[in-house]
Amino acid sequence: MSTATVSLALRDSPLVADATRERIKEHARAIGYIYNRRAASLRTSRSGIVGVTVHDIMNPFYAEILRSIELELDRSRQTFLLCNHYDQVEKQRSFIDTLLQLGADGVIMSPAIGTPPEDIQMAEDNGLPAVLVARSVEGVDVPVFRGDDAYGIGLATNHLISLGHTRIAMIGGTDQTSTGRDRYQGYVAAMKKAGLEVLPSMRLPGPRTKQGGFEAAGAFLALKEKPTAAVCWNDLVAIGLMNGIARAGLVPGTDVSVTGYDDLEEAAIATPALTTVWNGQREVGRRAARVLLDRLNGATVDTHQQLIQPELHVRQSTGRPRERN
Amino acid sequence: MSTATVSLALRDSPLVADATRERIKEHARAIGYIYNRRAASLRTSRSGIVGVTVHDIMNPFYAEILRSIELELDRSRQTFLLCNHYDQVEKQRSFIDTLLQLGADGVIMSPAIGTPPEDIQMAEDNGLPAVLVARSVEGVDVPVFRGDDAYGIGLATNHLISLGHTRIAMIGGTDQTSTGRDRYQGYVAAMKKAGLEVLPSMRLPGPRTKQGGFEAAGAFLALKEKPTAAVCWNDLVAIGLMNGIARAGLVPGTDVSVTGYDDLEEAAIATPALTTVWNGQREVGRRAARVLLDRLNGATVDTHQQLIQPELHVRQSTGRPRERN
DNA sequence: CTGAAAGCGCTTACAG
DNA sequence: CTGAAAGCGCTTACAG
Repeated sequence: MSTATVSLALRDSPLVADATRERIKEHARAIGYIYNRRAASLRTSRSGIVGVTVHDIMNPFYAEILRSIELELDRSRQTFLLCNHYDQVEKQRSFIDTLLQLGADGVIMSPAIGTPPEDIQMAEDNGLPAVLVARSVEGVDVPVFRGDDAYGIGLATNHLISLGHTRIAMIGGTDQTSTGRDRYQGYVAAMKKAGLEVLPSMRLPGPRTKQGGFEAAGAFLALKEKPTAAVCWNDLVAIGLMNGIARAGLVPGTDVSVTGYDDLEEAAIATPALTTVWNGQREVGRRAARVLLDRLNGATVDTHQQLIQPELHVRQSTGRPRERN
Repeated sequence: MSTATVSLALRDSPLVADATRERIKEHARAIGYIYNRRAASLRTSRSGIVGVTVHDIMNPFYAEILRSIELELDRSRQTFLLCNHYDQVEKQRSFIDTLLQLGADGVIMSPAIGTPPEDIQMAEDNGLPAVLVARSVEGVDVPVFRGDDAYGIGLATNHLISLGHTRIAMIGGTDQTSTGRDRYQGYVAAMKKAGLEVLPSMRLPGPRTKQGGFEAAGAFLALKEKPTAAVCWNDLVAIGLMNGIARAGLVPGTDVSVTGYDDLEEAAIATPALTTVWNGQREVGRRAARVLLDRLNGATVDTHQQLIQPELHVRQSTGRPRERN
């Protein structure tokens, strides 16, 4: 029996007679045959591997995106390689290199801060199609899926304003990502539209983690403007800040209003339950994976940035302003 | 110039003259040469890929283990493929299959509940060495790294007993894993040793998540035995339970004592800061990766179970018992 | 419907 | 120190 026939039989080609196919399959099972994907990939130049790189998978925001990517890739029997780049362009670059060497079929990336468009273009030029999630990069023509951050943070800010807050701080995050700039601009725009003053001192940038929020509590409570509310960069910062506020003897949600961003699964069970902005992680992951798979199958896809419309979820961490002494 | 010379030059073989090597490397850079690892792997049967499979990477316990594995693998220029098995034996099996097909060098697994030893043996027999973390499987002879769960939960239980608690419930988790059985036994042993009664009603098994702990709060507070303390399966359950207790108007750490397990990064910033048991995630990940790399390099390694010694970290979530009405 | 042959891009003896 | 040749395990035209 020739290798060609065996190869065809194992892949259920109609070119092989039913009886022959069954005999071959039975024998393969019997001898414990293991299909060698490296060899197949060398021949076909399809590997069944997709790379995924994000800042840090320990951040539930990315974990939630990854989960929906995984679901979608599983469906198409693609495996994924994961890389946390920790915002190191060098680490991200070496990951892309690895993907190229392995003949990966594509890459989904939430690009590291400072990613030059050339890094993504290089992947594309070498046959590694890319799709971006959560952050965009100027100067490269690939599909991008992210939330509408300016609009979303506006929802949170307006919610606080409508409750009567006028001194609203913004806590956590950085202006070095597209997300960061958009969120800050959204906050500024909402404040200005309401005729409220935007004070640079009321912006406290910092790590986008619980720890970051927790540690910002001191500086927040010490602000001489005595803000009555905090718009936080994300849920992690908000939960950390609330913990820090509680440690200081104040009651978050009553003494100080706090909003989050992302609507992580744990936002609903925080104490108090967190008012936050749903950021469509599942949607972002699902659509990014789908578009990448479409590209792999030769479809030409829309490379415009796709903005997912965020939604405000009001819970217990926000209320009417209360003065502190 | 022959391909052999090029191949040797690119891998810095001393068989190639310096000048030749430099000329070749320069040219490779110039034409944007991409090393084809599939082809190399086909020839050498080393792929530079290691599989990692855990229950769910969204659980920070596994994320922390993964992080230290990643650190160790990076150092040896190995890439890792990740799989969440969600305790589905079938999903885990298909992952092992994929690894075999890709010619992966090894696999680090926290085995799914109900994993038959044959599944691991099959990997081993096909040249895919395995190392287990966090959970063990009877009947297969591979290295295992995990915390000493019985001892660790004993630390937490004894701590509560020494504060004067006598009615101590155990919240969350399952008895279907080695970890689960060991933890429950450790709790039972500590209670008995102190002459305290172990009531089946005081064991509330459940999901090992914040959500699980949060939802267990109602049942816990309604127990007719009126427990004054809860030994939780892990930090996630403990934090969820504390949130649930706070929602019910009680103050965790004052009205009810709560212990966690794992000492996740966020245990220290929970409100109140969580008394918990350090479970050596970093140590587990680091040592598992090291041993796997040693096996890849042909070393024969100790296949005895390696128990990491846990440590009690006392914080604010535990105190003297207080009666509720 | 089946078989013989070429080739994917490497590495490794082997000969010079 | 360098080159010619074989082979890793597949798939894909091509011939029969």
